[in-house]
Amino acid sequence: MTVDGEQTRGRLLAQARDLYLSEGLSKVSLREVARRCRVSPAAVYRHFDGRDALLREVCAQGFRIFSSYLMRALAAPSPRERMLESGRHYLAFGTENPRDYRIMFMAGAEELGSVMPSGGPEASPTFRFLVDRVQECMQAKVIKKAPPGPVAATIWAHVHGLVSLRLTGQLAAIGDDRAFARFFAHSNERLLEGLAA
Amino acid sequence: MTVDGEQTRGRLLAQARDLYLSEGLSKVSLREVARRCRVSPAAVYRHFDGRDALLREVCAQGFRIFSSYLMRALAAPSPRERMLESGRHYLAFGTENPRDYRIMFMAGAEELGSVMPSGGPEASPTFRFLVDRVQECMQAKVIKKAPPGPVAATIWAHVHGLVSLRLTGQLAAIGDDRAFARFFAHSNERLLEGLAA
DNA sequence: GTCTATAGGTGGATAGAC
DNA sequence: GTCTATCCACCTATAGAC
Repeated sequence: MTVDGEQTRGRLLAQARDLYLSEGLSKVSLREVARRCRVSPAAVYRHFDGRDALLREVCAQGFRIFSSYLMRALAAPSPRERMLESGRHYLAFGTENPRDYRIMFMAGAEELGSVMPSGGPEASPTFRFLVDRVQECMQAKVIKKAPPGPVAATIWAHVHGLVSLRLTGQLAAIGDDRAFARFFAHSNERLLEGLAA
Repeated sequence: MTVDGEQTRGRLLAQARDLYLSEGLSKVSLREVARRCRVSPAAVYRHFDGRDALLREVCAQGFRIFSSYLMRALAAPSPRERMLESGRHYLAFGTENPRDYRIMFMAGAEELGSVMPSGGPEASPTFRFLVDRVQECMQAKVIKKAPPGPVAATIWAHVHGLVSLRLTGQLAAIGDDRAFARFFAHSNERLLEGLAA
């Protein structure tokens, strides 16, 4: 691989990602990406195995970004704060990267075709991360002791429900993003207190 | 319109709905629907204004079905039971009509293009229905008095989160549909009790 | 590594005969 | 109301020259 080759590959990836972010995954075609990079459609095959391979790399970036959001929550000083911070950053990821959020958490097997890197059952890193936060909170007696899996599922469903209904526009009545973030935080704290009793 | 014309229209609609249920909205093409009805692609235009108009009618059925599920909950005798029954039927709709659920609650503006019948902000019948249940529960002192809108949003987010994560396969670890329904009911009751305190 | 040329597929929509 | 014939757009992918 020459230096030029790597650069073209990077440009293809960047343009594909741009196109995906602005128009959606279905609009990302080899031809359009090639057009934007001013190369022929055939040239793309020198760098990727085909359209699906290109899309896989485009989506993989989303997973890395998500991971970086969640990790920030670990800086908080207490289990309870780490849990609430996780929610805050989860929401931030969703509102700042709606396209990625959709692909990762709102898309089904069919739309994804061959894009998803996911493994078998309970390979979900999100769920495992959350189970850790729940166990931490139980040890610190922030929430009542119980099987951590179902409790984590309840918490995840709550935050995912808020984020996804927001992204589809169905909670527009709550107001702008700032107002929604306040409501989101309040709703989370209320749920956490409910789990303590 | 002759009787034969109506019959063909009905067959087109039925085949389009079948195709949609088995393969997804994106696979519903005029040509394929025509093929299945053994008419020419051009014939479809005698009955519908084009592909989008056909899809709109296909999706409209989903909304009617959803409405029928929710209405069943009103037969329950108390506000608390009506609320919990609403959740049960909401889950039932989602698991029994996953395609429709996706279109109605998990799809964004782009995928839908021109399919959605939705109006402006807070035209959501689901939300209004739920606000009614919440107000009822507050009057009966089943949950603490508070602005009903945000409380309804919290409850909706919770049930939608559970249903949608289930549909995307991300809560597969909980078990089969029966096990999930039990967990769902338990999670709802816990949330409701949290809102009482 | 990039190109041109091409094969072969999907689809929506329309004109005009019957 | 239905047909055939057509036009146009879009796409993935490959072969072979340079």
